[in-house]
Amino acid sequence: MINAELPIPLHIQISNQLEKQINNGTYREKIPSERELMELFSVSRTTVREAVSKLVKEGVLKKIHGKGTFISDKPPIQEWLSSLNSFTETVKNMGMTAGSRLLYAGEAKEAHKQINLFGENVYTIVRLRYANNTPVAIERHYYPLSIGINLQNFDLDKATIYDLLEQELSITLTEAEQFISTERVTREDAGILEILPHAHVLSAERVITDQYGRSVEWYKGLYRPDMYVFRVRTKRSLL
Amino acid sequence: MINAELPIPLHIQISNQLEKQINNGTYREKIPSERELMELFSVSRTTVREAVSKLVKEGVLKKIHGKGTFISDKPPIQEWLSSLNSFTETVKNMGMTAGSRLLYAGEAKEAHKQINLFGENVYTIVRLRYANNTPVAIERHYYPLSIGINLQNFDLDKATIYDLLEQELSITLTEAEQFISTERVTREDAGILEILPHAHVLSAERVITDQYGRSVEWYKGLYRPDMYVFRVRTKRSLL
DNA sequence: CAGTGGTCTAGACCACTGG
DNA sequence: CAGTGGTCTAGACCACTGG
Repeated sequence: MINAELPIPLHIQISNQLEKQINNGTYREKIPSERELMELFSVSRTTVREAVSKLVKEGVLKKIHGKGTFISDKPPIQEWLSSLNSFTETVKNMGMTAGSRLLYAGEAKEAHKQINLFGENVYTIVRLRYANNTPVAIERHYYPLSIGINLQNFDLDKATIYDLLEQELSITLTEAEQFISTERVTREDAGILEILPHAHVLSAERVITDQYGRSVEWYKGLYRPDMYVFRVRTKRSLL
Repeated sequence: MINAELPIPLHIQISNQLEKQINNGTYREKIPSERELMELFSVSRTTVREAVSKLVKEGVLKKIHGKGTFISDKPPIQEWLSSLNSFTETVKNMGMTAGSRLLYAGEAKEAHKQINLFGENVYTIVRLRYANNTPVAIERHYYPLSIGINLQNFDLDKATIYDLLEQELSITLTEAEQFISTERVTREDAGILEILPHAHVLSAERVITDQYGRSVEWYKGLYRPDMYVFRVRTKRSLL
């Protein structure tokens, strides 16, 4: 329950608790009203509203004036396309636990497209990504062999590769061009993602360049559409 | 200045005013503290904080505990609805001819989700979009009836609706939030798009709001993945 | 009409930053 | 230390939804 003695703010404790209750089915379509939550947690309405708006911001809940606060049926993980976020960051931002399983790491002999792009041999890393122990995405990263060799020394099962590139290898990632589409998965990938054979997934393909305009990474991710959507916010400046 | 008599909430008025002052250089690196803003606008701290957090959420401002609230270095410059919105422009940029066929325009009786969002009856426009005479997308626009009635007078078969809204109806579109995913089409939509029944398409769903935070449009587009992909260019801000 | 979220006030104490 | 944002209380009135 909620504990005012803990150093964790009440509204964070409440929003975590609500999220758990939504995930385990305590609340289905709708959560209790703000006044009811005040009673339940013995806090003020401000605190309740702060907890709820965190979940609204994350896309978990949706308020309707005069009716109540409802659980949204959107896929639980939403990636913001306005910034270069890693899978790990994205999943953590949604309040879930990010996991990873290394499927392959080594030279990629048949990656002609990537060999062409980099102008040298290619090192590839393939990982299955989890959110709260559910498989969500297969990510295939391709690097020039000269970079890939240096990545080998790290624990690729857990690492955030972009952190390794930037902090350990001193490569500054500056730009990415990304293409988003949908495709049918191979039978093999379907098995790994625990979805039906020939199901469709969201795909994101991108090339990342460093500050000198050199191609550093070629990436392709396949995402389960029931678990992951891309989210873009555009804004026109006033004036 | 701020006017409590207006039907626009104070925190919205304040956040608009702050944004203008940031854009015209009244504030450079830093905005006044929350206590100072209380004085300036004669409102409570809650109201100030609500106004400020809207701008933080949008990436305009950044708070640092114990130091103050700072203007973000590079306001994310995002091309307004360029690749996202104007289908016509996107297709023309690819060197193809954009076309359009009006499938339906009129009141939408069953659009419960949209009626809920707008709080009034709903007008809908459905168009099939072509590139070089190949059907590429079905776009469904939903508007509050009060706006939709005014759209009726124009040639919806050809018009760029966003131009009509802004130039003819004087509505200022300021924000859009878009979700990109994939789904299976209905048999009917498959026929219209000239693809196999139950094929998968790319989908984009968005809500556009005006300067007062009112929802102006609810949109859903279904795109043939063999003809259309989403392309996003991201730059990492160099902290 | 009772119930909902939306807005707002006027306080209070805490945790953090810098001189 | 004075000043900052972070958290929280206990109220109030409004606007909207549905029966």
